[in-house]
Amino acid sequence: MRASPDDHLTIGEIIRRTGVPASALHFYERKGLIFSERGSGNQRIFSRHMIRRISLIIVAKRLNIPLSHVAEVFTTLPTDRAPTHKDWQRVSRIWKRQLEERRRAIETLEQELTGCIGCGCLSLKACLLLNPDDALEGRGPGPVRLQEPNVALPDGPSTRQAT
Amino acid sequence: MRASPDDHLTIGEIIRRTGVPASALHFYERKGLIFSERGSGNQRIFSRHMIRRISLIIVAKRLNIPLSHVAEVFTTLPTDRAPTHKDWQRVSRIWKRQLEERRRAIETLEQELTGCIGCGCLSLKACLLLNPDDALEGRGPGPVRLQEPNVALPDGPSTRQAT
DNA sequence: ATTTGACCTCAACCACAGTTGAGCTGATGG
DNA sequence: CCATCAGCTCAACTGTGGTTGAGGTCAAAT
Repeated sequence: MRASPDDHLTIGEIIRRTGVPASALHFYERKGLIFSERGSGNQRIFSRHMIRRISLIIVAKRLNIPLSHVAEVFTTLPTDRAPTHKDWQRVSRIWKRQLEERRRAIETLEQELTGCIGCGCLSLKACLLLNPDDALEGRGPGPVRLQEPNVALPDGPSTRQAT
Repeated sequence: MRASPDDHLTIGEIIRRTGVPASALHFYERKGLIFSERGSGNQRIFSRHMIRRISLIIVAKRLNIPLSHVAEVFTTLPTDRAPTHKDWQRVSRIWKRQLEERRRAIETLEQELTGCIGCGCLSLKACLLLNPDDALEGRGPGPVRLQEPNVALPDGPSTRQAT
């Protein structure tokens, strides 16, 4: 185990401390989420405070926040030192709002679905579930074109990753 | 506009009635979610009740239900006629439960995040957000391997796992 | 001297849910 | 007679979040 000065960590040490595999760290670096200097043999040398960024990424993953958004908020973070407590509060409040939005979207869907269970019509003209934006006002009679809008609601964790 | 008997629809008619583009319909067919016979010129000919299946797919998309799961529940649906109201109720109740699960997962995250905003430690040893399964009981001191639900040794050889 | 361990790069691949385009057939209309 | 439309197939591509493997380098240990 090669010893590094306390604020210069090899990728191996980062892996041991964070549990994030090298492939993912490489990937994050390519995406600009983290960065490193290089040592004599071209090895990555990470600043100690990079661990904080990686922690943020881990949290974002748990919250199902896409890395593109993480990259966005990372542009508002200091690059030369660890994010402060204030930084963390700012970011986490943004993420909390996103969770709230997602929860509300799900609640809305739950209500619609509950209403539709009894009905069961799945009418292409009238069903709320099939016509999210109730955009069928003022379109003449006849079949209605569906799913135009670009409502993208990020979903919760459950349905994937059957490890 | 070629007229079809009332219960045999061309893909163009399906598109007009459902709004689902041909590429998606082809895709669903490849996945076994829908099926068709073929006409003289190899065109798809859909049964009228196939529209119901497509409606189900549209609903599942809104609910962020993966197609693989839709395929699963479709195996329990009749192939020779439209799903009955009872079928719809059964399926939609399953989906409702999935929404509930997702909502609860988000609520849990919201609570953890709220707790962590004030704290802001993001400690690799103690933070709830970083250690979802609070699996750090009974470990010795020192850095803790993260995001591995059941396999974790603080100082063992590096364990590799695919998520 | 050689073998191991740690690290590097780059390319290819996974699932998901399709889209896009090329190149084809077959029926219809002017 | 030819254009155009509706449809077909198949291959390649999109974006997200990485993983896997091949092949190379460097330093330490045997």
